[in-house]
Amino acid sequence: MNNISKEDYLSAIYKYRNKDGEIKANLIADKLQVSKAAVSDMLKKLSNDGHIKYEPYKGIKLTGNGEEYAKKMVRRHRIWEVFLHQIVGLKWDEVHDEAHKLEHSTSDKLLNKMEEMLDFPEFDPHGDPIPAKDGSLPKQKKIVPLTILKEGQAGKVKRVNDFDNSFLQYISNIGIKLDKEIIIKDVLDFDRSMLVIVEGKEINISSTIASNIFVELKHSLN
Amino acid sequence: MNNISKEDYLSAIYKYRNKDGEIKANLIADKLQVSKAAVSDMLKKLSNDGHIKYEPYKGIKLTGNGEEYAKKMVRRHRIWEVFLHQIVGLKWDEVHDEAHKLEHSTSDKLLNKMEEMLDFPEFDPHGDPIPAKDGSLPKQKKIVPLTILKEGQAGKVKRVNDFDNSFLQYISNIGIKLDKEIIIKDVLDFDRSMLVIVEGKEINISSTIASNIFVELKHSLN
DNA sequence: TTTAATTATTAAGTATACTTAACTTTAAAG
DNA sequence: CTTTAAAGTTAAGTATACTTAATAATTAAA
Repeated sequence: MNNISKEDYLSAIYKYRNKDGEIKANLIADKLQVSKAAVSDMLKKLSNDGHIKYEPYKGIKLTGNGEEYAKKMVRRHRIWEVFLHQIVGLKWDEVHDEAHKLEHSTSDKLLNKMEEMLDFPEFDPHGDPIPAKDGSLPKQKKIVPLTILKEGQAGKVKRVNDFDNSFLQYISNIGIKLDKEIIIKDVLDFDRSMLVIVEGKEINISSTIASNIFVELKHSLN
Repeated sequence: MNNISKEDYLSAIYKYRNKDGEIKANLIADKLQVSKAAVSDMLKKLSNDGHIKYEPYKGIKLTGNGEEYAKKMVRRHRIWEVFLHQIVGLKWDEVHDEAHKLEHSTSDKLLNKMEEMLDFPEFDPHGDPIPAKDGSLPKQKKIVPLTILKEGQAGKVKRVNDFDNSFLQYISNIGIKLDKEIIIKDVLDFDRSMLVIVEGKEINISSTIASNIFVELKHSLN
């Protein structure tokens, strides 16, 4: 039996649900690029399978079972990303799409072997946490979007959003990668764009760019 | 669009057709473990797509186009096998099933990167030739099934059939692997089983086992 | 609080890839 | 050369996962 679609829906719910663990059907349709009707259909099936708690027109939430399954898929995805980045040498803007295709066709045995090879990585190449075999997540320091920072503050890049490859390409071109330090030199009033220092170079980044970069805050420099 | 089934049919036709390039529908059904009706259905589709030349009740042959497509799939499969064997460290009886799942979800970019990493391998872990990017096949010395050999003759293992994992496990347990020398000490008349020497040890192998091992013939020892 | 906009569901239909059962064609055996 | 077995096809039906169009429920705005 082919579970690709179900797995994609569960992953999307896990990834895009809000802090209360809920998600709107609309958002799923948008993220998976399918019609709302398709989402409605699938939600019924996932509900019958016991993967989600769902009543028409009401909220959508993962059950314990669904949470477990979704985490397993996220784990597959992110271990593949690390593998493709570190072992095969793909760039961080290339790994998401490849991993997405491979994750549905990976046995537990192969996955565990890859994980061992990589020495049990805790984060993927974009800084997203990798659930362990037992479902546990690594401890993570508090991170904030770069937009929060004020003039004079500095942060260390700990995570970047991975849904747009051109964004990833762009920021790596200007020298931003995980664990790089970013110093805020100025925040322009009129469009909230930021003048930042990365690797000693001054660069202006839009607030949209900044909002997709997450840093661990350092103590203020002034 | 999902081409997994079509790709499997084309690979099977490529792999199991006879020397004239023809194959029976029955054999496809058997190898893919589907009904003959399913095969009939699919043959019509593959014919419409221009991948095979096919008239009901007549022979089945790949077209130039189908040959190219099938070779591409075989290439994917075998490069994955080498990768899983050499890089990930899976045993030769484990790689076929994993590769089969992954081959449908592999971009050209990823495949070429893996191939480069492996330094353009010419044969998979079972000794099957890997089509190059341009479709060309490596030069191969003449190989014969072990059953052909007579008492006193010796051969170097160059290929083994990969359709049964327990067979692969068995022969590697008794020390047979690619490039190993096998010396025929005796062929028993009553069941055609063979007494052979591998790594200095004497072992009796059935003629069925022997028929799935292919060797490059060495000059007779007597 | 009624209306309008948003969000979600149902209904009807499509495509793919299977199944079993019945039937047809071809090849092989007497 | 006819009968029978093997091989292949057709027909009818199933499951999955989509689509568009119409409809219903919910939420937000006037």
